[in-house]
Amino acid sequence: MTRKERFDFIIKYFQEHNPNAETELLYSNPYELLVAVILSAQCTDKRVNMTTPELFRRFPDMPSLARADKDEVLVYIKSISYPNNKAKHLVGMAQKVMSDFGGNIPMTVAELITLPGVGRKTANVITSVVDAQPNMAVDTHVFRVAARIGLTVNAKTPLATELQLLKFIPKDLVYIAHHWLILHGRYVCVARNPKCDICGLKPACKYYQQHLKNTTIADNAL
DNA sequence: ATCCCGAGGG
DNA sequence: CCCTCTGGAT
Repeated sequence: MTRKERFDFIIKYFQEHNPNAETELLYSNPYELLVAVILSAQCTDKRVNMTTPELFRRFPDMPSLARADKDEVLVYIKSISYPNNKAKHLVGMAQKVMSDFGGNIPMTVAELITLPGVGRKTANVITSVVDAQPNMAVDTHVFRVAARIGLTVNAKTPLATELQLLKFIPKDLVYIAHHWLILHGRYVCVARNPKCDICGLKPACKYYQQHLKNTTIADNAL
């Protein structure tokens, strides 16, 4: 099966089984989304969602976050990965949005990545979700799942994965395909012991074809 | 011990 | 390219 055939199968499967895939991060406006995505680096969305409601109550918009003391921000995000870095990044990000962009979140990848704490992955998420730009954010799930299924070949970096995926995902499906791969990686194609037994992508999966097709359930359980 | 919607710095 | 940051869940 070629990559194109794999993706056609996968699109059809997800369109039937998860036609409304979207982020699980809690947010109600672009400001909150940007903060939540910055916080989500190397941390589960579930954990981020435990802290953001109170954080957003205390710092409800970009100006209030720009004025914040990073040590106070730290108190709210203490249970998240890399809290010191992220507290510094959040305040620095807000200050730069205020000073360099008039308080408006810039909506190009090139501008977004100039903000503290915002790299290519976060910039792709924001431009895709907020502005419907056909940008593919590659996180740990997208990277792993794409490689495992066979949507990418020899992609050693997130950027390589991004470019390979964009070659055959139709522009109008980039947004939802990103979320399909994330959610599949989170709940089925997990990093350790992927749940191939409940996975509907088996017919199109390179990993399954190569590693599990000819082994028994009992073998897999060992 | 490994993983979670990475980013910054050397 | 490498390293560091750094808490909670499995």
